[in-house]
Amino acid sequence: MAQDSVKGHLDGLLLAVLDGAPLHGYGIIEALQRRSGQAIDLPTGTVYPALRRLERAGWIDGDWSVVNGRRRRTYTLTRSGRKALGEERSEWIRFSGAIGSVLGGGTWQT
Amino acid sequence: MAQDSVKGHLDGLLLAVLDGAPLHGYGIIEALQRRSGQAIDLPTGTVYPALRRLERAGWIDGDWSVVNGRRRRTYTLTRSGRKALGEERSEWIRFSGAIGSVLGGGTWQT
DNA sequence: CCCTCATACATAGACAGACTACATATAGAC
DNA sequence: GTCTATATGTAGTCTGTCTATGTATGAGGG
Repeated sequence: MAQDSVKGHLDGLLLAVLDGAPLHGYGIIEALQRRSGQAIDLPTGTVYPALRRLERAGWIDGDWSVVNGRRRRTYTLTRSGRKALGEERSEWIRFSGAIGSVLGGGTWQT
Repeated sequence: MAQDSVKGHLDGLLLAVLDGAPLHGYGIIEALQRRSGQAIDLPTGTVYPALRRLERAGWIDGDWSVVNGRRRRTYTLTRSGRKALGEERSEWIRFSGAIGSVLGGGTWQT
């Protein structure tokens, strides 16, 4: 999946993987693959700009470090980021409930 | 909701409401409101072009009629439309499962 | 009779989101 | 010395949905 796919829920996904443990961009991509059972595989061109956007929004904090000679930018969820994550979660409940009620429910006739 | 919202699942929604009973555009909008408990309220500028697209794709058939002096275009799901609906449904299962597993699951800490 | 609201369809243009393709750089394995 | 994995990033494009607008009829109120 995730060719053309996260469709409006990218921010929530990124905030969710940062909830609990800080991570750097590359690690976030791997964490998303793991957590979704390989279903979600985001390209770097999607993730890195999104992280900068979230940082500008004040939802995550980024800090440079060097590990094994490679520079990393490790992101941590801020307080307002945690709040935003809560909103993303309830937004997802509402959204998936609505779509599900139409796609799954209704005049169901196998 | 559905200000900026159906995000890639519009086709599935339209096919789903046409599954079982043929409907015209205006009726589809109302059916979506009903089925979703008012959560989904699509503007006509979103629905009508989408219906034409689905028709071009061969997923629905449109027929003009006149009811109470007003012309209507009533759409019916075709066989290949029913197949497409099936794919949209399983695509939704996979998609919502993946997003849900990341957003909801994982390191959950209230 | 006129105005407004509900019904009904439709197009043009704007906008946002995520993608593809590309660019850069180090470390370790072969 | 070349390839793969790690790691970050930008530019430009593309698609999909929205906003704004336009047309037209019927019913009901004033």
